[in-house]
Amino acid sequence: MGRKKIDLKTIECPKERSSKYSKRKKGLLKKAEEMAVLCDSDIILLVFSPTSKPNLFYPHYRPLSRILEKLSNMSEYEREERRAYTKKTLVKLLKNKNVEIPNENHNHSSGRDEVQLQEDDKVIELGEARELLDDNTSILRNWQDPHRVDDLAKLTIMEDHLVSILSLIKKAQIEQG
Amino acid sequence: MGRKKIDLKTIECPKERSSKYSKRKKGLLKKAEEMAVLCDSDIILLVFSPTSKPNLFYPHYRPLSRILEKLSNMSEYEREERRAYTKKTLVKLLKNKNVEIPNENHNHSSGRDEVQLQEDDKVIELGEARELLDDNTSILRNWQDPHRVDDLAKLTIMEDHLVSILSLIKKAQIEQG
DNA sequence: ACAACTATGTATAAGAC
DNA sequence: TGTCTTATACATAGTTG
Repeated sequence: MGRKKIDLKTIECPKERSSKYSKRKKGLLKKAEEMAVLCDSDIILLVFSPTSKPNLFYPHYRPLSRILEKLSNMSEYEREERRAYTKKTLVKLLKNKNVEIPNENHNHSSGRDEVQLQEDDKVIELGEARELLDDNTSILRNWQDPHRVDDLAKLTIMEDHLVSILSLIKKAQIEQG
Repeated sequence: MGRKKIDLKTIECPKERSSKYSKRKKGLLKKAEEMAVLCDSDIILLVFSPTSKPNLFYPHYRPLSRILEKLSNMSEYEREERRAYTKKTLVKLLKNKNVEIPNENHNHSSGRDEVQLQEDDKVIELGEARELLDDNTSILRNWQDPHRVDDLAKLTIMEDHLVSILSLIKKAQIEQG
């Protein structure tokens, strides 16, 4: 696509190379966005050039959290484990201090989610924290919309989540070589 | 690019949509590979349609493991240290005080953040902690505006997050075949 | 580096198999 | 879905500012 056909090999001249990089990066992103719209598909595009900083692209109207949700939904076992972990974390948090967990913008009709969680002497109402702690889905949402994070409890759990994922990665990397 | 110009909106007919999806997926991958070669850049491309399995693409001669390696090797030590410090700070904050952390809106007004936390022989200033929290919550923003990244700590956390995302992707790929 | 321009190579829409 | 064809829309190489 241009005045001339070019060979498919690395452009030697660094100046020219990074110029082409910008142009093509832009083009690639456009294509990706077109495809996301036309075909109703999720796309994550990560690009690094040797000279410029990394860029992660994804369509705005398709939050990264939603894409990750899909990915993390794949293993039922993982989800169960995750849920157990977040509940445990919640219990710990509330035991140590009177941390308030606001229920965000969501209407909680008090008939629903009356489930209670008992551990030691503390009773925790799950309904309160459900939106926040139910599974990693909501945690990922918080990463995506950081402005919604308005207290320490959330941040702590997010951090824990990050840490726990990292340990999984290390394991996976060892297994995979 | 075709007989007709088409509107940039989701194709209604599911059959046609998935047909276009295949075509464009192929085209997008080709572009990505071209760019990887021409511009000597690393690219990771994750695509899924609602109907088909997720596909993770990356050039063969640039193995994902190498890209991950690049990311993890770059600042392994700083990442570990950073993570430990952040977590420790958060935990201490929760344990010792029931303090509200002002979030997002940085009002550096009066004698800001007089609260201090004692741990071992170290004094942790709340202001410092808040910076950490802000760092955490701006991860995704930073990926979109890499020029904003002005210190190693931020980059470190960004990397953690990226690596965790990639891990999920990798895992999904394996599970789905 | 980014924007604009033009000529030309490419991707792809529509259609048939 | 995959592949082929053809006509057309689009992306981009080369270049200048």
